[in-house]
Amino acid sequence: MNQSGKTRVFVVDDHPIVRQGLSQLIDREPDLMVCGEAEDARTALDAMAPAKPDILIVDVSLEGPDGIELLKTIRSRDSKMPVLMLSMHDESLYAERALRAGANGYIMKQEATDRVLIAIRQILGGEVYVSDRMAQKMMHQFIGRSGAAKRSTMEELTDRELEVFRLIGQGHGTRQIAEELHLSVKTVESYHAHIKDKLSLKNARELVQHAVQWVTSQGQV
Amino acid sequence: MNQSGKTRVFVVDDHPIVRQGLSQLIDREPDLMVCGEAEDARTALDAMAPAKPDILIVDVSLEGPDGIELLKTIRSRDSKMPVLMLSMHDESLYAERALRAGANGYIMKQEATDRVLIAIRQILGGEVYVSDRMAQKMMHQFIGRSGAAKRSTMEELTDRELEVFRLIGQGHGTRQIAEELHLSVKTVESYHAHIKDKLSLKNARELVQHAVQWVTSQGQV
DNA sequence: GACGGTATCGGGGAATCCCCGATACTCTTC
DNA sequence: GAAGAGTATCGGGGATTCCCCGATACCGTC
Repeated sequence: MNQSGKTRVFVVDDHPIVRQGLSQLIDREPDLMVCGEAEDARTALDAMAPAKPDILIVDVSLEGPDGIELLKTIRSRDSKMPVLMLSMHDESLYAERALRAGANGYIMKQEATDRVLIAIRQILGGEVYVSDRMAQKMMHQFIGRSGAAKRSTMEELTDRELEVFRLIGQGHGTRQIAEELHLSVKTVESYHAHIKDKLSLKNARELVQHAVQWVTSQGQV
Repeated sequence: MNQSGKTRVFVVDDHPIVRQGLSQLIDREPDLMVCGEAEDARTALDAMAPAKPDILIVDVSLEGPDGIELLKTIRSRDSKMPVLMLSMHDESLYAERALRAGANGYIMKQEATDRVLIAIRQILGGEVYVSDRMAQKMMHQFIGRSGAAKRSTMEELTDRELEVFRLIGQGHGTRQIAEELHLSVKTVESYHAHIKDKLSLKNARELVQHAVQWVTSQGQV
């Protein structure tokens, strides 16, 4: 821990109100404190080191590079930093990706505030946190079809592909996405093609159509 | 106001963490206090009356009936209750609907927390609150057509343009549309450009995005 | 019969789409 | 531990679309 004896929590979320809520919640605890905040991936990477956090709370859907991407970058630098992923959707789609990318826990904003504290403590204790419902869901998937089985098309998408898919659904252009993710236009085009292929769409319009519908259904616009 | 002299705020949001953030933010102000919370429309309608709020903050995307529905119900009972709509969407799509349904303001979760306080005070002062960017956008489409019958942007579209718009929203490509309507590709491109212009969209992706959202909202897919 | 709105089409350069790749790196797997 | 599968990244190049400039023709109104 540190001098003050408190566990230091660093929060990454693009909604100031949510950061406010988490800060208040955490600082109210005698053994926890917020040591810093960030609203996007880049800011987080800069501000994290000096803040010396013991645990991170990261929202999955950030502007630009998303939470999963941030998590991967963090993992490449510090393989042991505990990370709790926060999300507004319950899609096991994201939970699975987050855990696969090395998250120590996944929790939804719909959950009661005390669950966040439970998750933090559970992760600090070396365990992995997921909601009961999520755990149940993932078990089912695991046991349901051990070997080869049909993943729900959407799940066939790579993390990177899903990220691009989301940005397309938000109406961003190819060049714009390339800049936001610091990639070559060619690379974005490549993901574009892969997505179109995996979702069996016959042209770019259909791709945008499905992306918009998915993003809207996720309430991410 | 009331005995305590504080303005009473009632919060409706399905994310406990967001409610926590708003509560903390509001209770910190000397002249404001949270008089109650709810996580969905039904709970809100039950808990509201006894809480005697001076203003409501309502999230647009709730479980079950959404914030707009709730707002309409509230308006049918109390036409003067000040309501600030809160959303994670920045699309004027929702802002317009909210204001049309009788909201006194619309603010996004991406905005700084102090903007929420500004919005509350502005609404209590009898004004309408929208973000500068949003206001700018709405001004554009309002001033474009003189005050009297401010056609809902959508209505500015020509029959032919609307037809193309619908097909775009259904994921059809330019060439495909040209064939379906027995037109030259150039003509379809022309409508495409006119639509983009009339709806103040900055690229083709945004056009498709709006077309898909419109078509979906019309249940025409 | 001048004017504004609509419908239709074109030229031409920039951007994209969409097919072919390639390289590198990380896993699993045998 | 070598081979293979999967992922991430980028390029070439032609077809298509995007997006800015037009143009012509029709049809109303005033």
